[in-house]
Amino acid sequence: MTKELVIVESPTKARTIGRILGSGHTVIASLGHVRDLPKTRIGVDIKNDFSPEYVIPQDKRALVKEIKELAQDASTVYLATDPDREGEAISWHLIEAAGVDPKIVQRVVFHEITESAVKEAFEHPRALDMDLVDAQQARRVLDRLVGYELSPLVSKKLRWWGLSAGRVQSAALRIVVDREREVEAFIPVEHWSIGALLQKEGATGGKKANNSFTSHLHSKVGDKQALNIPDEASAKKLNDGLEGATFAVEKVQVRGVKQRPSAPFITSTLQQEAWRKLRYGARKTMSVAQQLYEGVTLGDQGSVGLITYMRTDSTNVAASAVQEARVHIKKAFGADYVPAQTRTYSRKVKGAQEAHEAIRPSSALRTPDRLRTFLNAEQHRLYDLIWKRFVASQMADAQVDRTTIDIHATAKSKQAYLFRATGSVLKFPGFRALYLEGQDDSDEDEAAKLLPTVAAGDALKNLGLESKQHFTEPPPRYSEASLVRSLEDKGIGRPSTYAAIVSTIQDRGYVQADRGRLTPTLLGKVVSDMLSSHFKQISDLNFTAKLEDELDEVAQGDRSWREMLSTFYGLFSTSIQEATENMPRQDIPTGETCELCGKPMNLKKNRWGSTFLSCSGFPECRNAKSTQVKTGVSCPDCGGDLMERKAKKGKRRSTFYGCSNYPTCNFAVNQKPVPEPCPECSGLMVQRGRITAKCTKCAYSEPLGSSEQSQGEEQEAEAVEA
DNA sequence: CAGTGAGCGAGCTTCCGCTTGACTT
Repeated sequence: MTKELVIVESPTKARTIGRILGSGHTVIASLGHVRDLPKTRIGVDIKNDFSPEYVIPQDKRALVKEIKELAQDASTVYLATDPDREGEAISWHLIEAAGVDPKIVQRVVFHEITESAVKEAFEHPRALDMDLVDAQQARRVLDRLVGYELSPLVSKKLRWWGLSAGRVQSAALRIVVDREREVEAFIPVEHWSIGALLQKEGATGGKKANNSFTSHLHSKVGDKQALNIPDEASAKKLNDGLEGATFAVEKVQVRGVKQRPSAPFITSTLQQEAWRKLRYGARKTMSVAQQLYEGVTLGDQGSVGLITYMRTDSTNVAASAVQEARVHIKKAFGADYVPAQTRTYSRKVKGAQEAHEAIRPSSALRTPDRLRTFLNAEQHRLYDLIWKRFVASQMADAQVDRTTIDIHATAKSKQAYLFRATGSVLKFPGFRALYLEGQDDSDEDEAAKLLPTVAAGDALKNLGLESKQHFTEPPPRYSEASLVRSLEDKGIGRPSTYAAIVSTIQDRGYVQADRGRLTPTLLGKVVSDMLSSHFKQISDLNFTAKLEDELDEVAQGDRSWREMLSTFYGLFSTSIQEATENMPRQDIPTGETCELCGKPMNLKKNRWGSTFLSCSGFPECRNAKSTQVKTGVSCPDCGGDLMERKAKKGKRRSTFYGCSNYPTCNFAVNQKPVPEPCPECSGLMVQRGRITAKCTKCAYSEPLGSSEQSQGEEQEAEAVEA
């Protein structure tokens, strides 16, 4: 009997679909695209109406052959690739590459892999949507033209081989460079605050008692504007004037506030939260999530996929999963924690294609606790995060009472001041009993504090005034995760590429991560500026959003993809030509001067791929120095500077720290040295792991200095365990 | 696991987006 052939993209999906459809169907995975433009040449015949040249990559030949053979024996070939632009194109490439008879082809689409959704989809197949395929071809060809024409130009002008540029990576780079410029231009502004520790008159207990509370000077009574205290002198003047002032409660305002849970994870929010709570980079998060998706052997049940697909931009969730969550919530927390209505989340991400569900546990009933023995530590932590986020997303609102106490302080001079205290009380935890989203920026959260009960007219006792100095802070540098969020906001990149984008700009040497904070390198700044000044069209951060609108027109059948490309390329090729002729060749200045001839030193790359400083007077002056990064720590043997260095040998060129006086002194250590010497033997201390420092001479070790850690702006909100 | 590095100076990568294993030093 002839079988029906079903083609999906992922092997895990193939397994599940196979189970749902039963025998009579052969389900096979395409493993993504099976055809693409050739890697080694541009592969687009520009003069011939942008005709693409498609090839089947070596590692896909066998698969295509297998599909071809299966299709020859099949009565029907169902193309069940993902329901988006790329999925439609994968299907089309498949039948083209495998030479499948179009008469037996059917296209089916489903947005969730549940029995009902899949069966429903197979009852309503349709034909391939060539308009959608054409939109993908336009996207693919445009990216190829931009990437393969821009990259060599940048490389040539900077005399630096192997540089790259592209619609997406160059936008990501620009975002990082723009932020750095903001940080560089930022001038901190000083301001002061004055706090008063207060207590109800007649109450017992001193400063430490929990019936005391802190309030802050807000304004002069009668003034609408908050008081600005620019410097120490004015703070002291106010402080002195308030000595001996009388305090009384003017007004107490209590406002009931509802808090709603966050939407279940999509790729970008999972990457953000895994960074905030687990300090996993984008790559690591995706690879652990992939393991959970592909399945883990659970004792008796064999291999089970624990989460839904992890590359998604949709917060939609299958109705059956919501019901399961509600069952679990009722059992674990009680009926109060189950909202009357199921929650739906419809936050649309710009350019979202919504081909999959949100990232959720495949069953809410598989609690993290029950899986503990089957998962390794990383898998368990990430599963725990995904599970809690999803279950919480179906729980009741939290209810919080926000209290504001306005206090009048009357100074001896008779001047009246307004002090204000804020606090909040959790009346009903709701979803907060299980999960609370982490935060990027730590604005001092006064609102979390508990306030004692006071009423208007109550006289207050002043337990002490305190003035404090503050400075405004520059915007924080991006982490991989916050960069991904920014890209997503602008519709740049896709869930499957976020992790790769943040890797690419680092691999190219455009951006460096310092304790997770992305900082552009000299090279990165020069490349980015070069693109901004000569390729306005491409370097506009709205370019992708505009492109998506045009691709939509193609997908709707309102515009031809070749005409769209031709319009784009007209402008683009003019810029390329203009830049090729007029853009000057450029060096990468380092700001350092040659000590031999006084000319500026430039950054260059040698044939090993590592960078060095070269005198701009070359070849007259052959001075060259290595780009060493000082650690700021002295060599324990000779007092020279310890420098960060990279080993030449081996593929993963490991980092170590060696003396600047090499080869005279060949002191070296692998761990990063810390400035403070050992308190026991005054030997050199190095970092061991992330939080401890140990001595290289004796056995002494201690927690890493607090000065190291105070830089991380990202604080975690504490998740309350159920 | 331990040792790791000092002299480099224009050639053939490079794009984005969809998916997993395939490799050994």
